Amino acid sequence: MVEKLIRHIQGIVALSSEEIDIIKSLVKEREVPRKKFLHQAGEIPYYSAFVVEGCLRSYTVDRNGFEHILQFAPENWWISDMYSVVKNQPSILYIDALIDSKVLLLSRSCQLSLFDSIPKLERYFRILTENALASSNQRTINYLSLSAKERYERFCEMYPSLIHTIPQKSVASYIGITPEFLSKLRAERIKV
Amino acid sequence: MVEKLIRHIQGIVALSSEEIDIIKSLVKEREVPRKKFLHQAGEIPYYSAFVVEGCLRSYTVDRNGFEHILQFAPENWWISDMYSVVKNQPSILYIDALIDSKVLLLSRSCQLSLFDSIPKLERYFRILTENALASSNQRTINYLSLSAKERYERFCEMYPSLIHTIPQKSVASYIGITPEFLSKLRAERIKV
DNA sequence: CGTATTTCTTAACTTACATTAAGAATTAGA
DNA sequence: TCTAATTCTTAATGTAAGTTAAGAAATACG
Repeated sequence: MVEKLIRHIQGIVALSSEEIDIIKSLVKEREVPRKKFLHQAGEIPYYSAFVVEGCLRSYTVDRNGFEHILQFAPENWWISDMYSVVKNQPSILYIDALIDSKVLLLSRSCQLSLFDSIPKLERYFRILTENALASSNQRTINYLSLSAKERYERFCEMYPSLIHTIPQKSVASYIGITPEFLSKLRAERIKV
Repeated sequence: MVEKLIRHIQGIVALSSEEIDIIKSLVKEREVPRKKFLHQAGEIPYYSAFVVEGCLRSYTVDRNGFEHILQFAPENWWISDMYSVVKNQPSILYIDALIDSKVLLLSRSCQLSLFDSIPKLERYFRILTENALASSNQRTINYLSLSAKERYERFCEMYPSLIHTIPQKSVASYIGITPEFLSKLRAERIKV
């Protein structure tokens, strides 16, 4: 399992075998069955999770009980509550598994000590965070400038594999519309 | 001018005087008068800018000619087009000055070489990028779960100083509504 | 395999926000 | 200081997307 993470890191920075051993010793394996939580709102999140197998998601629940999905994390993605980790505040995010999944957990304190012992890992995470920020900015721009229909089309282009993996209502929750309205958009699309 | 940047960096990581000299040698001073561009859509952006004085913003223009503001950068903030820098693609963002401003420019290639010569700077930017991602995620959640009125109230809480510095229409553009509707919300608010 | 649960669709009705337009207030800068 | 340009407000009208509800389809799982 850890090999998958090591390969992912090596795709960005080279590691010696001693460094690989250090990483292996600090990371914990964990299974997350479908619908089980890795993390719940209100807790202070200590971990980032690397998805080895399956797919997780992070989301909030608003005062009316509606879920709003912030992130999907398929294989080879990291997922965490960056806001809580950075501000050291209780989380408003839930993280759970959409399908039976396996993850590797890295606590924030281990991560910070890794940055000291293996500076290349600070580079690895710096690059990942830059990419995540670029994507997040793009999502904000889409929100500000596109209609619901256009956001759906972008989603289909960007995550073609997810379309067939996750329920429609999760797509709706990610692009910020109701499942009923998404259903309507899809019906129109087929008609034309 | 550069002293302001050095102080900002030292607020996060300690620097030796040799390191300070290296940074000083790589950074370029530049004035950006009100309404002048630092960067335009279509160009490949080579620089990140640190705002020493004034206030810049980044924004897109949609096909109907409407502006959508991605970021405000008051004093002591960095601004860049992370998407283009990371993906190395032509930008869809414009960056200009809201008021007469002074900035320090750091090219991506200088930044990357600084990461090798002064690893502490990789930490500095890793931390800034984590913070920016946390804020961006929060903004996405606000978008998904709050009404226009609530988003305006959050904006007032988060950027109290900007409210009096920038035009209303820029606030509207940032929170994703028309200036007319913001005007209406404000009128209702005063009434109650 | 069959039942319960979840998800998806359709349709009538509602609402939050956009559009258009025109005048008032503010600000820029010659 | 004066005029032009920009920004802000108000109000009538339009529409994209939400709400409610009820049945159909798909999926989970005992």
